[in-house]
Amino acid sequence: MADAKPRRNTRQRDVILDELRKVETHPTAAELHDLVRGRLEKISLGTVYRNLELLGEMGVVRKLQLSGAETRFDGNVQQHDHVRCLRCNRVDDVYGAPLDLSRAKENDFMGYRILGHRLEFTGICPRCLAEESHPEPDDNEP
Amino acid sequence: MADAKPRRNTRQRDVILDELRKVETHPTAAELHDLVRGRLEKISLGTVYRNLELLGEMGVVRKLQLSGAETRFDGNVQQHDHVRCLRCNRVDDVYGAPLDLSRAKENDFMGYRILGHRLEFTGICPRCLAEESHPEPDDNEP
DNA sequence: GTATGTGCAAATGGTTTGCAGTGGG
DNA sequence: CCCACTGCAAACCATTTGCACATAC
Repeated sequence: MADAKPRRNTRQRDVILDELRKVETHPTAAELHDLVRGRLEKISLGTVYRNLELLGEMGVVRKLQLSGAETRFDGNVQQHDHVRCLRCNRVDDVYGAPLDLSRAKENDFMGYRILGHRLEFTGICPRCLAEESHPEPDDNEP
Repeated sequence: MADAKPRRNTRQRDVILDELRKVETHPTAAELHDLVRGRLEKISLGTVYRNLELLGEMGVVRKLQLSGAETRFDGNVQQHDHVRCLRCNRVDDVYGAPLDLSRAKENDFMGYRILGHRLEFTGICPRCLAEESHPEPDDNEP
């Protein structure tokens, strides 16, 4: 349909994408800004947001919008889902979730034409489970 | 585990829950505030937020946090998922989505203990599909 | 040369919170 | 009575945007 807009290659855009691809932590824009500043000291947070938006449109980056206030970004655009730890908020990848989409794409739900989905599991990550089993003295959990 | 905190029955809380249960539109806090003001003119938006939070903790209301900026609220706490229309942003319920959770709950993903999930489909709703097929002259869609 | 991209700072918009007063139990 | 709850307004915080300058092409 709509043609892609003209785009210039900027150092900022390159570095943002490169740093995002280096990590597996699904960083927020602010976290990624910190990472990128290691290489481009003067880059602004606004630029990080603008480029993440562009890279998203270009299909090179995925905007996550999981639960929690801030949007997270994923440099891995392969089809996969996520698990979030309810204790420490870490987000990991999940491949091969037991979701049968064939039915969804063929038979529309509620008359909708289904185009995509977002699936997020929630639970407790292995390291938090381990901590739980040998309770440490005087921890600060309200 | 943790005991439920002492809670008072207030008119505001009653009306908020009642109005939320009356609609099937998954309203935002602001939308619900408008609805509730029909009955309690002076109620503040802050009170709506505080009560939705409380009702959520009480398990009587579900906070949705689907894609999009604002949190939506659902008075239906039965297990079900959602579809969002990418055109008009309306949100409908989906029952019996093809997600096999038995496996997820037994075998942990990535060592996680899975406790829940959030599933949102995206697509085009029937009424937007209909509009698409007979394109109206000079509509305002950027 | 020109329009896209950038840095900066101010604006936005959803949500939260501090405070003094209200009212449920 | 006491303390949870309320209205109000200010504070918060992630994200967006206006502007003047820089730079990719």
